[in-house]
Amino acid sequence: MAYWLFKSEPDTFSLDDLQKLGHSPWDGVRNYQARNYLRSMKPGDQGFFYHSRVDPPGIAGLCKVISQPYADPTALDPKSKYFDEKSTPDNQRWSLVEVAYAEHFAHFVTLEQLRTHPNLGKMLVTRKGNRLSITPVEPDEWNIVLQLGRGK
DNA sequence: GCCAACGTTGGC
DNA sequence: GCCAACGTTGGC
Repeated sequence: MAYWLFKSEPDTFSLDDLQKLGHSPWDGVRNYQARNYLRSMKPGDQGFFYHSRVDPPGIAGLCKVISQPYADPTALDPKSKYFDEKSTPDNQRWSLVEVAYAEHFAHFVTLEQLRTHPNLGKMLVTRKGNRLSITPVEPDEWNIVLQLGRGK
């Protein structure tokens, strides 16, 4: 089982939104590196739900992968904002997984906290200029952030 | 809203 | 295959 960080702008799709829906396809990823991470996911993998472009940015809670990766149908839908004219039924460039709500952290873990924590400096999301919407998380990083988020 | 950082595109 | 131009992301 692997750990991931899923980034989303809460104005578009927040952890609250995922909670209301229960689960949702994580569609619209249009970056090859992020797509490759999606394609390596397995049901049961766990994820941080990160809120970007808000003040402060940070991790709001947890979600869980509940499907195998499959082709992102929005790439073939001309009406979707994620439509990709270079995708065809025979050549599906983009993938997604279904993600389920897991929990809200008692304490929102800010990007600042991640950056200043002595053992989290290597987290990819803290790197300057990082624009990947999905990044892998190391098990020790996962455990530290979990403690910060759940508080004690 | 600004703009640095980064990924993609396309002419050559 | 290079790289300038362009579009997007996301912290601030």
